[in-house]
Amino acid sequence: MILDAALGLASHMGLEGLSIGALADVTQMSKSGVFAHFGSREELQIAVIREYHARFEEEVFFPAVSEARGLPRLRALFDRWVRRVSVELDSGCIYISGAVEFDDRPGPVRDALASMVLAWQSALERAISLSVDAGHLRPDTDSLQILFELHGLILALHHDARFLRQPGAIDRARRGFDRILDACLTVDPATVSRIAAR
Amino acid sequence: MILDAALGLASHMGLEGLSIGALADVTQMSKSGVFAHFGSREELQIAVIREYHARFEEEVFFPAVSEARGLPRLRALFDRWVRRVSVELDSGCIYISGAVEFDDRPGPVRDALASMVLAWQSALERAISLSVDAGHLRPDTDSLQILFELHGLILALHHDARFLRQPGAIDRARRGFDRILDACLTVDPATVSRIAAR
DNA sequence: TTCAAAATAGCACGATCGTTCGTTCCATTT
DNA sequence: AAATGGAACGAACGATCGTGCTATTTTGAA
Repeated sequence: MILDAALGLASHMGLEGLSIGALADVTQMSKSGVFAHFGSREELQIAVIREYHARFEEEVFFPAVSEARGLPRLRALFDRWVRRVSVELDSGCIYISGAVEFDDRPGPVRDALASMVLAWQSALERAISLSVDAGHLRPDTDSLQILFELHGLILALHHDARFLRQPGAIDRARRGFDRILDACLTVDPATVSRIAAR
Repeated sequence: MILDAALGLASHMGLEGLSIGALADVTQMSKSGVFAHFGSREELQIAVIREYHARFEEEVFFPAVSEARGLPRLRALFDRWVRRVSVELDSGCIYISGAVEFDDRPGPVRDALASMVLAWQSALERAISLSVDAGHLRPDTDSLQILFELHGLILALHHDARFLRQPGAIDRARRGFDRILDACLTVDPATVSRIAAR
């Protein structure tokens, strides 16, 4: 229950804005009662990151890996990623806000955050590579470049939708996804029909 | 001199992390001496944003508008933008960090930040539209979509280079730029030769 | 040289921060 | 019935925060 409230607070104020006093207010507990569960503010922040990671896996990663290998799975991953970032329009993505807050603040919090982000990125990169292996994308596809550009779309979506409050950012992200992958699609008709035949 | 120090501080700790006490330490002044120049912390933050905007214009916008209208100017804008974000590898882009910090914190600071960002985005959109008018890009080019994707490249660059400390992010951003615009280039040979003839 | 204005310093305030300590309460186990 | 353990509490700590006030110093023009 405390972690749930902490996640909500951190989503709005950022990991740095998350204070034990405010958390105590929200949970109707005493500061020391909250504090005892974590031992330090840093540990609280790390616990929040871990909890966010668990939920992110639950909502984005796990449901998508049940899709067929290759483009379907990649599309599902991106689609759920988009939804996660845009559903959080009033709750904020901790991966994104945390990256900005801790980009030149070394320490355990930054390390925890970075390891989670890297895990997610490598999972995505694997999905892209699998799309190449499956013949959906051209063999000379630079999967790390695709990853970089897809990530950019999500960051731009987060920026425009959340900070600038511009409607239509979701569509722009989706269209960006299509444009990026269209350029890498296998043009070999045999391959296309082989995929379609499945 | 105070503003210069404030900019340096805000680049590292963010606009929220910028405190008058720390600013007094850096400038070797008393807290009240610093404080008197701005009247409030909010005004200090806004002054920092304005100063950052002025320098951004000076280093990115003004030099680029002396380039020829169309693709050359657009490329110059993006190139200087990339350099600004990556040169700031140990100083942070206030537009980006501020957007995350104030994305759900209404007030004058957010308004000031948003107006500067919007001004820059519309300047960039104008450069894209001019590339269409000049015949460098296809007439059906969605300039706002291009703007969205270029912005994403910058954000991904900032994330990977600054937070993840990954080398090569600059190249990825540049290659993304080429890929995005290549898809919009006019393929009409007459147009191409007309451009080349200038 | 004088004098008003601006800049800076000193000091104190209420608030909030993370953290520590001792205590109380309650459930579980001995 | 006694002992143990965990959870929460209230109070207090030193520090820092932004922000007022009031001197004092510095500056620039008359």
